[in-house]
Amino acid sequence: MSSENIDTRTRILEATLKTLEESGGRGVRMGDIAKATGISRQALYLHFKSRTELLIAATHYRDDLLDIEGRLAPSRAAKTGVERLRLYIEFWGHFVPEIYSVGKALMSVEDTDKDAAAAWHDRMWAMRDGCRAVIDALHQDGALAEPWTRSKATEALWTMLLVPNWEHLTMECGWSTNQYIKWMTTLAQQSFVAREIIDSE
Amino acid sequence: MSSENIDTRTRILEATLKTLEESGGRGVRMGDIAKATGISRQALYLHFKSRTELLIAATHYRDDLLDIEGRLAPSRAAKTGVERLRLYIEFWGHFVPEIYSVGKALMSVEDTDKDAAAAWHDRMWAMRDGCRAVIDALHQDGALAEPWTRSKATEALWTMLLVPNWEHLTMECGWSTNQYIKWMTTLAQQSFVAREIIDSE
DNA sequence: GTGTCAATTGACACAGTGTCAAGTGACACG
DNA sequence: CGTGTCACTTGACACTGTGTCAATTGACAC
Repeated sequence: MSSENIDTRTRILEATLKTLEESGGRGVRMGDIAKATGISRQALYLHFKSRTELLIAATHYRDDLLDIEGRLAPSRAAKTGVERLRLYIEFWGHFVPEIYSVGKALMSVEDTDKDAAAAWHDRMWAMRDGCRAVIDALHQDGALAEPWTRSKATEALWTMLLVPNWEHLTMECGWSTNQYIKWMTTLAQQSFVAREIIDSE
Repeated sequence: MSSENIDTRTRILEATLKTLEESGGRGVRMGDIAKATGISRQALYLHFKSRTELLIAATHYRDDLLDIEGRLAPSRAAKTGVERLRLYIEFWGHFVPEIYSVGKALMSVEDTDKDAAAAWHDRMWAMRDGCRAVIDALHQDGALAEPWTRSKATEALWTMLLVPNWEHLTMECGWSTNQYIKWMTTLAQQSFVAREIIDSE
């Protein structure tokens, strides 16, 4: 682990992200990444034991660059549950486009690769934690709409925010990030916030 | 195209569906299908020019067995837009589980195979037509909620009903078909039906 | 000048798809 | 009875992409 070593590793990760972004996370081979890094395909295996491990490392690398904690701060500091919901969806709406390509690459080997499935699953459960916190905040305010239990509401919000929904609305339907955020926010408020509370805002 | 020929073709399609269902649409190889049919792998290529073509044929074969038109009749016969919305989601909620495995297999080669992508895309656009008809019916009744245009509402409903949402709620969260249908219906009504109309039902 | 270490080259195993050629076995038709 | 046809079989092989291995290079360090 000399500094040379770390440097090449970083260059690989940078090249991986760049290549994935250029291709929308589709059809990127080890040879492509090697070429983009400017090293031989085999050298990739000196740093990462498999394609999946490289993809996972690239995901973590990207996370580190993105200051997730800092971006989550506003929603965590929200004074009401409704505010927290709004800010969380706003965070998510800006976050997804930045992790989409790497995520897509990971998702598309999910079926054949246990490690990739587990890594993606982890991320999705972290997102679920955010959803749970939002729902808990609503519940604390007495603002969780009627038939919902906290766990069912968490699952429902979690589902609404799934990446394929974002993918479909933006890629297939051409919605902007702001349209996405606006609709998801409205939808979530209508679903999860008691009507008295919405009316009184 | 003798009757012998058709018979084997049918046996292949049956075996394909069975195999896909058993594996949830994941990791099914040509060899597996051949074995399940009781013929050699190469014989598959006498009937279908590629794996993708077989998957597509299996999708159509399944469609023919499922009487889609008959099942859609109730929603098409609905007297009001709200009724049509409800019945369409009910149709869809029962339909998805029956096409899920084949659909999954098709979706998972979508990224690498143009034909598979096109075939899946077609199905999704057929479903979109259903969504558009629902939204049009609401609009006709003057029941489409305020900020929505017909095309944006169609896209939104279309997205809500996407297969990955069903997959996530049932497979990951353990929801039943009825829970799925109930929630989707409520969600869609809250989103797309003007509040006066909901209140007056 | 010797050792170390990252990286290179080239060969190869493996899985899965798809192709090809030669052969088999049943059935039909003259 | 013999001949042709047709579905299917067997076995070999090309191709792509991942992952492994062994031998080699070239730089820097002591």
